[in-house]
Amino acid sequence: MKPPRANRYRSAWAGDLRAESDGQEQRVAGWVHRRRDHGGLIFIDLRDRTGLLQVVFHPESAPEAHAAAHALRGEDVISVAGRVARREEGTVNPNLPTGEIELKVAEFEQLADADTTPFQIDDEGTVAEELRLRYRYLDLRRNRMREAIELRHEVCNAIRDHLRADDFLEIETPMLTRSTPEGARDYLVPSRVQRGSWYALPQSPQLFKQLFMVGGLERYFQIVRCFRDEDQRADRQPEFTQLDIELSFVEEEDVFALVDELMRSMLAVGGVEIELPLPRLPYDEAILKYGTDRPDRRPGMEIADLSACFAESEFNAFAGAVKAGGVVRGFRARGGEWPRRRFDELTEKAKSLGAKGLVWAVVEPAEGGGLGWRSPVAKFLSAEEMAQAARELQAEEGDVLLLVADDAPVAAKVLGELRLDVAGPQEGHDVLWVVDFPMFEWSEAEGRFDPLHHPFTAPTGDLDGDPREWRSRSYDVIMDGWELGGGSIRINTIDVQEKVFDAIGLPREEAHERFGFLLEAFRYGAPPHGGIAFGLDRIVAMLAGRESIRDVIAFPKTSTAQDLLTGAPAPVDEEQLRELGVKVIQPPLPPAS
RNA sequence: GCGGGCGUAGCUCAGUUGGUUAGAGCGCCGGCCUGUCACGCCGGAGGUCGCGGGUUCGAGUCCCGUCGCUCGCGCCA
Repeated sequence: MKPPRANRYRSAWAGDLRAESDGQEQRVAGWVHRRRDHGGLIFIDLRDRTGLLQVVFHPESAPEAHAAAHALRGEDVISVAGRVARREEGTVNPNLPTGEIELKVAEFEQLADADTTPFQIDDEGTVAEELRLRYRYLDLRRNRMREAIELRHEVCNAIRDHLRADDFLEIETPMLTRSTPEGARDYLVPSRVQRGSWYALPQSPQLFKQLFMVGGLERYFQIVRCFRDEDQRADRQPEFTQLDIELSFVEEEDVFALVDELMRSMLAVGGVEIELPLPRLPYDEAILKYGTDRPDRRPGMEIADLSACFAESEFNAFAGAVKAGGVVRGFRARGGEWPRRRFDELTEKAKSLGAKGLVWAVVEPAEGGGLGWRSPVAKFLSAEEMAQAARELQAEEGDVLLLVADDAPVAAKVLGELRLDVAGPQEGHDVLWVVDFPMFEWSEAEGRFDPLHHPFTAPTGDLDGDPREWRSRSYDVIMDGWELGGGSIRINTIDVQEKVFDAIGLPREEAHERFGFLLEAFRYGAPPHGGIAFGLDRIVAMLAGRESIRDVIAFPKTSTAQDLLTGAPAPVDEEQLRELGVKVIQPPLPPAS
């Protein structure tokens, strides 16, 4: 780091001092990381943001400082001045960047006293996340958290540098807004002056960025907080950060070209190099081969459709599924030790995911030559069926086959999950586009067609024909099985927008009530436009190698959306509620023990 | 809303078939120690076994409920 402005507290960063400073008088400040009190000599590892520096208290040369240093304890805040000196031979610490030198203390000042911390400030072992969140300011002192926060900062810098060089404007959008139709539950804020009316915190700046395009700003981006009131996951928080981008007069290829380069810039911050252009995988192929629209291609083991092999089979679980309009699909895993218990576990998992069952087989030489199966269902299958399936899956002797017969969506989901389970942890990275999404998907729960992306996504296909045949001009960026970003070319005319509202069954009146301002804007000349939004937390977590985005957010919430540090959410004064005209009907539960 | 895992000292954990006074390492406190660097040595304090109920002669251990954290399903178009 650049040297600090010298003041009464410090003249140098502790962790940045090196052998070149030998002989200099310097002052450093920070926390007592560790103390080694020899009765005579006292060694303190002093920690600031830049790292550790050993400071030495000699009883003879600085008796007052030495006496005071006896009382120092971990995490006390101190400032010390003295001469930087090369360490004598044999006392160099090769594990520390500052290990060739030390500071011989002449002056000492204790700036603050610290209680014993609830957990130790080091990188040894694990600490319960509950404690880390309750005392996040202590967690932030640890290298692991500081590194994540620094990386996040660097990723944001790379984004701003890249997009600024590409003539994008960073523009802010409102936080108190009208509910935008992201489909998730909104966080609501009651209005005091418009009693009975509510703001919503934005789920994304979607409509505002489209209005920027109507407003002629052409190229916009924003690193922006978004809010969704849904249940949490390792990669989902109630408030999270998006990198939001929108451009005018563009088609898909323009967005791909921009984002390919941007991805390269962002990932380079984490030392990940990618080849461009990023590969593009059609949605249908992703679902077939990987069972998901956010595939991780690293393990290989692609899923293949075997319906044709088994359509006429004697084995009813297979043939019946095909006759009922379903499919038989499967994939091949490399052989190795597969205890019976493993197959039972996978079968359990398949069932819990909605499959009727799981067929497994170990490929082995057949009696009459070729490949056969060792499998509980082998007796129901012909040699030809087994051999053909093995060929389709490109199986070799000793390989394991896992097959599911079911409706296509169930088979895809189950096999997609099993594939990842069997694959285990992977090396390297896989970044790609998934493209050519259908416009709608059948919702079993709702009993209707739901848009796969938001309703401002431009459709393609015969817009006067069956909406189920429409495709959408949308695209997702996937990395290692995580959805990092998604976007689309948008609708920019009223007639198309209304056709889409019709198709999703949104009544015209309601559409105008909620989005009339957008449709109105379209009346005044909306350019063709499109864009994308990235989950910044996910990108940083990926680059930092963290399992959860909580580890790259300074003050995250728990899986029940609580902030353990501040205690939010919390009840408010009756007076505040009265002013807002809000009444709490359901009282809070009794306090937890 | 549903399912899995975890909950014992400040922290990380062990705790046998239900059986004596619940242990270890680290940390903390006190003492000693002039080249350590995860300093060392000696001594010490520290427990609502998450909470509530039940079974039992006896519960950290078994049962029921509940709370918290977490992973996943639903949800997040």
